[in-house]
Amino acid sequence: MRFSKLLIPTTKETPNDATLPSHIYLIKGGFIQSVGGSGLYNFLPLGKKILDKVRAVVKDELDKAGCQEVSLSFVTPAAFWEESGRLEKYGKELLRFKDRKSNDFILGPTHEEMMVNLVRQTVKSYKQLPLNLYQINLKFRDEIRPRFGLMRGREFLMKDGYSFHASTEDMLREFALMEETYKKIFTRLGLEFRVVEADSGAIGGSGSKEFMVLADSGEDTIVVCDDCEYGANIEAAIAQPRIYDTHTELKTIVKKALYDDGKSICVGFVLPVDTELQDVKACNAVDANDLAECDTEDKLAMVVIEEALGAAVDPSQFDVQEMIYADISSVQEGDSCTVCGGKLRYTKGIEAGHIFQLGTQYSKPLGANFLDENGKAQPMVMGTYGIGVSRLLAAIIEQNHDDKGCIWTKESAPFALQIIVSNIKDDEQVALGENLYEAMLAHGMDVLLDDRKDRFGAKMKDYELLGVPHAVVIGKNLTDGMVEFVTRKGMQTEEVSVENITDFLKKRL
RNA sequence: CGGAGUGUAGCGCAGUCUGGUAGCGCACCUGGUUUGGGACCAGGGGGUCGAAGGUUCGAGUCCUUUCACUCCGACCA
Repeated sequence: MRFSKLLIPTTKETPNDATLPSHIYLIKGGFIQSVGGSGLYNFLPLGKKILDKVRAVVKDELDKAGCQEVSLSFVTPAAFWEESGRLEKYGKELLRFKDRKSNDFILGPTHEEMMVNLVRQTVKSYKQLPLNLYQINLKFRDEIRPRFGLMRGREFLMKDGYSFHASTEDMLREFALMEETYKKIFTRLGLEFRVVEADSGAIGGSGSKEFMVLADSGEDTIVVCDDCEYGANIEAAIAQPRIYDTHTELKTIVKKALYDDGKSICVGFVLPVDTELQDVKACNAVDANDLAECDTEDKLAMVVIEEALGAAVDPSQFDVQEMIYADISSVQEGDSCTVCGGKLRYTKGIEAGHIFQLGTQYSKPLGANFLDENGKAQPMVMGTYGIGVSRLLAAIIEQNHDDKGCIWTKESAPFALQIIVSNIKDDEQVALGENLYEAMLAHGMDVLLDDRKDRFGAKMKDYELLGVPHAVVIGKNLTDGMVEFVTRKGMQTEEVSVENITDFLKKRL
């Protein structure tokens, strides 16, 4: 492509609301454009191209693993969500609206219901299982506070996959296959990531793992072990219990646990003073939908004691109907790993993928049954697998940038090579640029030729901002028969003679 | 939803206190000069000042209402 023909509106100025490198550079580089509404973005040609490349990697690996792509209707009849019980539970992130006939619809934030519906209509026998269907489509979540550009938009591109099995064993096999497949995807995209144990959240289910792209700007705190592979989201992390005795100072944190139909109870969480209450663990311990601050001095209906305290706490001191022990405190840095005993530490990650063992949580209420070998109806056992595709663009930049701009990884780069003609008035430079451009195109390389009338400085700034992995600068040294080969990462340059440059490029790229 | 703030040209902002012809930088258009680190000169186009109502001879500016967005805290790929 020729730069002069492309819509790449790069800017010198930084948008004032952008704080993350990915947000700043994606806007400045003209990859995306804010739509003005919060959390909504247009993808401009370059951004769309990268999105397609990332999407292609995801699709390629999934298809190789035997998954099948479908495309579900974006607008979803609310009836499906009533059936699964999530219409109530999902909350305000779910965008609801009516059509002209006053029928209720939602914009899908995730598509378990739709996919189960698709399958229950078409799959009746164990002979048709297992099945792994996915789509790479727009999702909409009416986020309370969208921010960070593509990182947390309201509309976003997500790959969501769903697998259906005749047995739990087979689902676990597929779950492991998807973990391996996801590793291949993230590796191909050039990302440094960690697979961690996670809480299942609103999607539900038993086991779940998150794929965390490691970056300081990540919104999630993850606990990792330096000595082994153990990693977990702080929400789900476990450590070897600390030792406490009866002298341990305790604190009680009171929260209101919220349940379906607006029910709530006041719960006291008892833990050592030097530890933190982990809200998600606490929420799970009392099987609640959510925890809120207790506004009144309600009587405690329940007490949950950190299980590590064990005999160190005297249960008779609490005057309540119900008392349980559970792991409710946050793992702290320096705690010991349950796998190998090594020291645990915190790091930050961007959640880019999440895989769940769903079981029959959706197939049962939605009646997705199959007939087994004995002709008996059974609910299908399900897994669900997500990748935030548009978020990956942001994650790639969070992990690969410098103070000048983006540095795209090989598989995500908008172009493999950028040819920069530094003085467009110099006929010799222009001629070489054109020749090289044609030669590389003929060689099947995706090349960007910067043939604009701008000066050298402006072109280099744009090159650095756009972050194409390599460039050839045709400039002053052409009088000595030399051009420069530039590697964006580190901005290293190598002098190459004009005679050799074509072969050089073929070899290096 | 709680707290803080901002709405003026495509983007970034000044002007609001103290009412009196709507401005600056970037970007854009025309002509010329320039070409190794976001050039320069000259000329030019572009605005219901977020919206509605009010006060006033006169409102971007004062008053009332409203909407939107941003930032800090609780949800999520």
